[in-house]
Amino acid sequence: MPTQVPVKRSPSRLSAAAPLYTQIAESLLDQIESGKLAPGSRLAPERELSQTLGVNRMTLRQALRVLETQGLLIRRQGHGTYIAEQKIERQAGTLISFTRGMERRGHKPGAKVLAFTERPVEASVAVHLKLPVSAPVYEIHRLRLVNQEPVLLERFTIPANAFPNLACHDLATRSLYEIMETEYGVVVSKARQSLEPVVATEYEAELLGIKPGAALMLEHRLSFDKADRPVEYSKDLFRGDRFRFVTDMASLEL
Amino acid sequence: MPTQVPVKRSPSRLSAAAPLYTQIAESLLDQIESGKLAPGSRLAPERELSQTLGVNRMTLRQALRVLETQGLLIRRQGHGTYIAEQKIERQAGTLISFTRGMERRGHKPGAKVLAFTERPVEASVAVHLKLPVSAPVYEIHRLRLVNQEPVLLERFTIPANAFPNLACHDLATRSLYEIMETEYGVVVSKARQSLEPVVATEYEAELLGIKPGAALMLEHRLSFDKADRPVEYSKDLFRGDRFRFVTDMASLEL
DNA sequence: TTGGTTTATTGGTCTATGCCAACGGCGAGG
DNA sequence: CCTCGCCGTTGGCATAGACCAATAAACCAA
Repeated sequence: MPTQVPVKRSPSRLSAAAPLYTQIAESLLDQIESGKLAPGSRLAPERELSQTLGVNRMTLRQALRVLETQGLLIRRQGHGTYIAEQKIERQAGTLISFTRGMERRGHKPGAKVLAFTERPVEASVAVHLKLPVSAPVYEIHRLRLVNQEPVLLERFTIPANAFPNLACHDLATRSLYEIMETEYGVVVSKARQSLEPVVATEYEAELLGIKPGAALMLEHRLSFDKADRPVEYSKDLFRGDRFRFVTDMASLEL
Repeated sequence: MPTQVPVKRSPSRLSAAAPLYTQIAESLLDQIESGKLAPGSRLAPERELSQTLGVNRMTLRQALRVLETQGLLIRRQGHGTYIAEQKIERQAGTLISFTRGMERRGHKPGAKVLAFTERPVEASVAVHLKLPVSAPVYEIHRLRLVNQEPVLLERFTIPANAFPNLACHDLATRSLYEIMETEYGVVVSKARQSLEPVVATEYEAELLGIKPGAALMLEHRLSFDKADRPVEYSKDLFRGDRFRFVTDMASLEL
């Protein structure tokens, strides 16, 4: 198997093609997800693979490291690099939009906008978003569906000034991150989130189609763009009977 | 600020000192935790720092990358590398023993062993631990305390053959991982875990000192040693009102 | 057959170097 | 005074090459 990667090298000065190692990682990811590289199978040795790809071994290694930290590859010294066995429920530690995550797993995501309001920001949230008191923000409540079934209640708070006329865009079908990126040029590149278990209130249970008192996962998330500006603060409620949050951990305990 | 690192280089063939980049990362971690490097302050530029440390810039960068993925450093191109602001509630994505994690935060961890039994493994767990059917395993139930208050119910399953006479060691005061490492030479280096919210049963509530129906976090964990052999399967129940699971994410979304 | 030793393979670490890309500040021009 | 563009600083990417360390298979000796 050739493991070809049609690499776009930027011949100096030209357009900013994605970094080589990213392209390689992406290509390998495709081959894994499409099944061309079967779970459990071994990759060619680094030296060999780097040569067939026409890149330096160090560059290849950077690509492999990305996939390794995602739990997709397993490397063993003196042994080889293998495609990880499990199907991988997408990592909790990986920033990926709900929309894209669901699509990857073959589900059809849907959304229903429950509320879209513009109002002054509350003090507690202003701190996180680094906004002056009472700065205008959008507050969006959205119910996410998978195969017609409600599974997630999203509650975003977004600085209104950074995203003028956000209401013009179709939040019922498009991913928020996708809108931010294509319409406003804002790429979410980092986030800090926390998870905690809670029980459903009457109201939440009604919306999510479960019983009051059922277990929910509350996810707080503060997202940043490339320049480390906070762009979104949200509190999402996941149905506990529909989601598991998976993490692979390597012991980097120092 | 000198940022000195007394590096142990292995002059070829000699003892296997830890990798340089690990030593550097560890040294920086110490300086951060001790406050010598204050949050928000800027690190020396990579080129300069690598020179004062007497290592190659690439080696230094590998050390910085480790700390960056732990959320301890923030690097910005054309700008500099900074010590992260927050105190960091220890990462959910980082493998660290409960005992050590609590100690770092200045709490006094305690434990009470509720059950220690040896019995044949159930089929569902055998799959994960890669054991033959009905192989003997230890099942340990342990209640973890912080400042005298019960906060966590641990339920381990461990292959009995790999850890003979485990009962001889003091599980009430020592960390399981610490016992595995010092008594059996087994170093847990990887784990795969999942989190999901559940509600407390009567029994669990009784043990944890909360009300039935309160929110709990159920953590499934499968741990591996360096050779990728599964060494522990456990189901831990955290009190939802005492824990938050924090994750920093960099967008490695491919 | 058994048990240790050697050897080839393969990932891990480290060095040395060069250029690219993002950012901030400064100075020239309006 | 403001704005635009140049330029230096700094992290990011990629190359080339060397040696270390863990692994397993082949090998040899008792």
